[in-house]
Amino acid sequence: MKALTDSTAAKPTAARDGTIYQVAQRAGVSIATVSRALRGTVAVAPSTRERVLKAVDELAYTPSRSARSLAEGRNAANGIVFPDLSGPYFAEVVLGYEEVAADHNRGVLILSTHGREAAGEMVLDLATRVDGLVVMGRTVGDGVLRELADKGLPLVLLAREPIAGADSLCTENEASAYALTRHLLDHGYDSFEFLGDADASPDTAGRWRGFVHALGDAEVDVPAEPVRCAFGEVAGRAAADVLLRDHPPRALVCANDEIALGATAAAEDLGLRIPDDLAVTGWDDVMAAQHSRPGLTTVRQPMRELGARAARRLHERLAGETSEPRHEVLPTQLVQRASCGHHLKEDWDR
Amino acid sequence: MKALTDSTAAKPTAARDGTIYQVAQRAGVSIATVSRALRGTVAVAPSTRERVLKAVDELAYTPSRSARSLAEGRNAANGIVFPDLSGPYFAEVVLGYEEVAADHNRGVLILSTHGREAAGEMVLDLATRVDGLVVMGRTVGDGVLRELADKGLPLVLLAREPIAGADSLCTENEASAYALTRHLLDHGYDSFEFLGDADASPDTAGRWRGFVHALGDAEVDVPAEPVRCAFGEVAGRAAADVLLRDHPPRALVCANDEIALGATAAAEDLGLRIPDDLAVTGWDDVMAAQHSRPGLTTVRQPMRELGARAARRLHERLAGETSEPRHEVLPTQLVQRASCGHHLKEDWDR
DNA sequence: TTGTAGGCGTTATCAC
DNA sequence: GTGATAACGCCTACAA
Repeated sequence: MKALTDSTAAKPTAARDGTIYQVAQRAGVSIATVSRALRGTVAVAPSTRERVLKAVDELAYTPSRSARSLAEGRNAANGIVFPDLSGPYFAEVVLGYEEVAADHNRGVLILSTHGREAAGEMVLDLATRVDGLVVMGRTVGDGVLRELADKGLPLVLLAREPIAGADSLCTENEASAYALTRHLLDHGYDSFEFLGDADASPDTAGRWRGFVHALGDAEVDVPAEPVRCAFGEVAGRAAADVLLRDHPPRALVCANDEIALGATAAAEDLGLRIPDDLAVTGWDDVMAAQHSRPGLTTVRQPMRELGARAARRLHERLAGETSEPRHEVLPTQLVQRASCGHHLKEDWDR
Repeated sequence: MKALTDSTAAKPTAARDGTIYQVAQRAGVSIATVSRALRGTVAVAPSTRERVLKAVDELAYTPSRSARSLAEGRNAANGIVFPDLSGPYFAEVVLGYEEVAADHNRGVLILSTHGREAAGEMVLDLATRVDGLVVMGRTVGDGVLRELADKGLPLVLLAREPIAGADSLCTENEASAYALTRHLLDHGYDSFEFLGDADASPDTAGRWRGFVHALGDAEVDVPAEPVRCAFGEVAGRAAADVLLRDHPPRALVCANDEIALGATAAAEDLGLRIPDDLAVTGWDDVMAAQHSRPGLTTVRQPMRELGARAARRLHERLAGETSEPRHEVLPTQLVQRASCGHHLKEDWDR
């Protein structure tokens, strides 16, 4: 019978689960109409739209993301790459980023490299799933970034040296280090050390430069090198322990709060009082900086805003903005507490 | 001329940028061979593979993710939904999750709901981009979760009540609260309050239950209600301020460390000494808990492991495991510091 | 081992 | 306003 033949072989495009074809069939329209009714891109007769929406509802239809991406040629998603999420620093950045991206209806893919060998390939893979990418710090080599930039992928670099063809954002490092060191000088200290690895992080490198610069301007002895130290409390404590036994300075500028807190512990172990015997400072203003005794003098950075701004910049690029790459530096704030020396109103921050 | 006609119209499938067709043409093979050579799914003659890889390299070809997803019917990505990332809690969970997922070559999409109205729809949207989903706490209504579970999307619930058809993971709440409260009782305290909103978080609800249970067992007066208080230092401080002015207990059990730290500040404002006048405890063992003075007694949870385990469970499901949903409870650890009262070796944790 | 061809589920361009 | 139908780029039987 003809009908049988038809129903068996006629529909070459009949699809399986909840596809646009099923909706079309149920609503008695073509798939084109379903598509139009759903995205409201072109006028559809109200009665038709009604039927379509009803069918959509009854079938609990959800368009296929990959099919749509393929047809549209875009992923409707952004990515963000960071080394780690353990400190509060990156979490805040990611959060600010996610919030803005989500407001623009874009998915957010994260990739934490934590020093993996394959970081480069992972980033390359990530790049295939997104329309734009934010890359933090020294997570991947410049080669990978250049490759992506050359492919035309919108790129925003965070807290790292700019590369050609990509926007970049960072916070004041050299300036904040200068101000912080200047503050310590004003306290009257005359012997300094810097704890952190300037080779491992562009941020740290900038802080070291500002530190050196300030001491130089004040004609105070400048250490030849920063005391190498990974980020983290344990590393800070260990490095400080060696340093403080050997030739303790009067003031210790640490590349971030965790190092500083570790150094504080090491100092206490050695019976040194802070700030009387040793001044200690950090960066980031983590929660513990406020709660430790004495309170840790540090530099607050607008981390959330950093992430949010990166998302906005990316969105502009994705929206077609084609201006020259911009390189923005966000202001920071010196947070004075007691660890850098006695102030008139001690520990005023709390 | 025939050749002309051919070159003009013959290739109906010629594509534009860096597609598999270009690679095939350059290597002098069919697209099927390119596909096979690239994914190593079927044997390809070494010489052929060579040519293909050369072409791939020269063209800097990268397969289209959406095309692949469409053809394969999967996204090669997982999602994770959490309320916020501001505390260290969620960051750790996400980190643990990402690490394992990345090891399995899967992308990770994040979604932070921070109480947005549209959370449900956002999660539904996220669900279209992933093959499996982890959902934390009370970020979306059960309706949405049920809908996803019914669609067959592998789901792992974290720190929340289970629903039918989904795996779930959480840490000991009731048990840790019981142990913590028991510890306070052993210190000799006899008047207690609980700070936190049991309605807002399943974790908090469990902690409240354990708290009540322990007091009941000890035949000590049980507060009728927890003192409502949002998560966060500011909220904790404000709530504690009211409570402590009104009718201060001897021991204050807070639903997390941030609340506890806020309460500590409020106590100090009122001239109360900790632990002499008031004992305070929290949950999470954030960095500041260790650095505050006195050190904060708290409960440490394996947050990273929670995320990692969720990723593994999801991976098992995606790999086809079809056993009954499992509900796992991860052990916690009581961290005694000085805020709960004087111990023999004070502040031994540091 | 390799090529042919038919999906995968949308979007968008044409005609009608 | 609506319906065919050609992309979109890849995967994978099925043949050869």
